[in-house]
Amino acid sequence: MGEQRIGHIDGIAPGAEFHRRKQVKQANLHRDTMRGISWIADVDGLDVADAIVLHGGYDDDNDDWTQVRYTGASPDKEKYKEAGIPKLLHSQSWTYQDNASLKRSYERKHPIRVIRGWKGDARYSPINCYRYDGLYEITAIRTAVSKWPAPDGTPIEICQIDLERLPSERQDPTSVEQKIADLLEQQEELEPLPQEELEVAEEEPEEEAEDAPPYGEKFPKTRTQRVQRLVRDAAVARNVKELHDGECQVCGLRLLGPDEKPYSEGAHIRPLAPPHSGPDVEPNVLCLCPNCHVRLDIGAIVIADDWSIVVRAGALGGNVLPKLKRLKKHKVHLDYIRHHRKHWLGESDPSQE
DNA sequence: GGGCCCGCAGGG
DNA sequence: CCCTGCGGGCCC
Repeated sequence: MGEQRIGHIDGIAPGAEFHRRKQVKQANLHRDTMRGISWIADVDGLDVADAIVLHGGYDDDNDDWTQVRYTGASPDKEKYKEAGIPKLLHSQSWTYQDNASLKRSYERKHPIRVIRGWKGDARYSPINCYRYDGLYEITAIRTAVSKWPAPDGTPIEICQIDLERLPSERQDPTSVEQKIADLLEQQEELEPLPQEELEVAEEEPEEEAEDAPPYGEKFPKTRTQRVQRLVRDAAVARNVKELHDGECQVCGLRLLGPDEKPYSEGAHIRPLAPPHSGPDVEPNVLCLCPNCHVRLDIGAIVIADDWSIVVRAGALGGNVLPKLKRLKKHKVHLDYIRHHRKHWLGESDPSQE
């Protein structure tokens, strides 16, 4: 189909979501529909890895968003499943094609596209789909001993790969301007966003750069960022808002516009901006009415570990539910709730007893 | 959420 | 052809 390449795929910004592996492949993000590791021939014909999928995988994996520890591949016949998670019968080898390609990407300092699937770490997984999370570089490779020995007790060596997310300024796709415009059009065709939402999406990154030049002066860069934010909001926040059908998870209000469509906002529990630097992922986003969005952002409400809503200030005349409304399909992660609570209550947290 | 069982879509 | 794999959707 399309052209396979190392690095960004033109027109696909980090945050873009795809329903199934087939669509990930069709977007040229990953060559395969089942393997974790994707590889292509480099200029000299030798294979290098260009993408990986984080989708549950092995027990030795670890995901901390910016830092990822990945386990190499093994032939099927050398593994078995226990509690749904693959366990190895034999040590892995750096000569196995998938692992060798990762090693070569490390040596050549090639970036790796990271795609997270719905079976991955609950803190970062999208809802029933796959998300392109941008470029990572391999910072280290090593042969490690797996936490899980073989059934007969012999230790198993694995190919371990450490990756680190490239800084955000290197995540901007240097794509053709026209393709960005096309993507923008596609997104708006799917569901036209209200003007307010566009403005909100643009305001957030500008908070840090107070004396930023006027919009027109840095047109290409700003334009790219704008598309990225659009794609992210279009995918992550929209998923959450749709699942809740616009109903506020804190007060239960379902605000309707004149068009009979519910209006709600995707609120980040752990803010995106530094120093918080929370991830823009579904488990970190709540569907809130504008009022409760502000209440969350200014710490007028915090949420306890049992999901009960603690009103701290300024709630006269405003009702809140006893507990945060949650859905089976939208799993909010406690890590973000705790981060928010700790930020507003400090170390001495009475609700954590 | 785990287990099962039937897969497709490469690539040798 | 045949083999393989960080699927997928169903069941409960």
